[in-house]
Amino acid sequence: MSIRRYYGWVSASSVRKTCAVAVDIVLLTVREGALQILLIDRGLSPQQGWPALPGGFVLDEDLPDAAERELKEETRIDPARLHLEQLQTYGAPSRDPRGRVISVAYLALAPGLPVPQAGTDATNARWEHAAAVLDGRVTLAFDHNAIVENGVERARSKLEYTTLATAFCQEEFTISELRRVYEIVWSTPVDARNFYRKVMSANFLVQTGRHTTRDGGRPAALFRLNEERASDLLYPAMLRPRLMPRS
Amino acid sequence: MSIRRYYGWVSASSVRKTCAVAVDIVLLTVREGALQILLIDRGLSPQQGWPALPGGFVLDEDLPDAAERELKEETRIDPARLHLEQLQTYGAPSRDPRGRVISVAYLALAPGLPVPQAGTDATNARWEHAAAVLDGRVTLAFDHNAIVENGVERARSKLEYTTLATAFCQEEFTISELRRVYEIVWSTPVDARNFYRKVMSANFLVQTGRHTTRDGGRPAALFRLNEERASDLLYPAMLRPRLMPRS
DNA sequence: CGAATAGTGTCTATAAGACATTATACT
DNA sequence: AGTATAATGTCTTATAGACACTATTCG
Repeated sequence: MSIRRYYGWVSASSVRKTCAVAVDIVLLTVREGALQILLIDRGLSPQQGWPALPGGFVLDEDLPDAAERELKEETRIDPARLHLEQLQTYGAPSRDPRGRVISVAYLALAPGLPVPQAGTDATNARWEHAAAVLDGRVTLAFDHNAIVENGVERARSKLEYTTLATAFCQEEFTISELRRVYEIVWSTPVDARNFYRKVMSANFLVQTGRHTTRDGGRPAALFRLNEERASDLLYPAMLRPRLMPRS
Repeated sequence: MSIRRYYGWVSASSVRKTCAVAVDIVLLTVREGALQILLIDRGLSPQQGWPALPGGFVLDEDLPDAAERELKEETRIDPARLHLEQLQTYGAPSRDPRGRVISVAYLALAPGLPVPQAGTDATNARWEHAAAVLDGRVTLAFDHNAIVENGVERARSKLEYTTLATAFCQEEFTISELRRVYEIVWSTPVDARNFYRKVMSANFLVQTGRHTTRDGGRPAALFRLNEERASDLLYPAMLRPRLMPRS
């Protein structure tokens, strides 16, 4: 019990604790009208055969680089149009049966993606409905269910006050498509007319001039994210409907 | 380059990377009418003599426990009335000159505290104005300036939509004292009368029945946090004044 | 034409923000 | 009385939310 001085391990390396450090990625996308999450099936013990989050150990690289590398290795997903942000770090001593593993969780958002190809390591990657993980119909390895809960809640709340919903859309999108992202991620209906007015007044989209009829009906104007405002907070925020505003 | 399978290191431990894992704590308090942060002076190389965040290496314990233990060891601060939440994890390979150190940063908030006693390791701990760290008048060791920036911004934004401001107050406090917390943390004036109305309608305080005249003038009612709502989101939120609402 | 979706307008309730006024202590 | 702070009230403007209506395509 002599590890007193901060960073004092040059002369006290006997008590310095060392851990394996991993990244785990909650990759969310909106596909087939639902919020879906990328899962892999664990090929090795422990928890062999269980579904889990993609991820792996950190090499001699920065943490976000490790997350991108693992995604690419396991699913061949192109990290170019990928929003990536750090979620939380999980380090309970008992979270991995083999010993101390610190896991830095990342949240990744992507526009609708196809079924992932097997990665270079032939891991079986697939899309699963996020709802199935959240309500326990699908049980993941380790503490990954809790990580998913955290990630989905982060995505839900960031739709309120950032431009993050556009990360689920293609480069160009209609207001309706953006609204459907909100509805699907929040799993609550959103009034199309009020949404239109609010998203316009929040002023973070720019019109491309093009139109599309891919959703049927009257041609819809196509928009893209105003990159200059991409990191701004939305004002006013797009608050999700709150049940029982005040008790 | 054969670390392919996730958690596959039982049979491939030769490529498994291991890191030192530390916690660093951004402990904020409101003292003497200012937002202040707890700093220590590094006693050992590297960066000997530089101010830094309190913290240290993680032992065989969970991460929040490590943060509490380090705070207690270095400053004898009682973690009882302490809000502690995880901030972010910093893991750039070059952030520590001696090698790979992953640091899990924590944000701690406490009501006004006295000058810290030297801890068991005789580290010189002291309060510094957070503003001096933010604007670069005080340069910290490693990447600690960036961590402080992150921590202060987290505190500022959480005052908006959570009950966190009460973590800076004593058990019982007046509306004016709570308002002064908002003003100091946001460093912006807040209209006393509108604040009063909003905090009442947000409905997260309970009146204790007692009154105080410690601030002079008419006796003020004392309140405490309604514990049942402590983890709720504030509705409506206490938004800080935004300059230039919309460009 | 009807069906479908895009986009605009209108009304009401609530909340934000500016600011006046009254209340109750202390010296 | 005078001063200081607490607490309440009033008015204006902005935003949220409900919902009617018009516009433009397709088949």
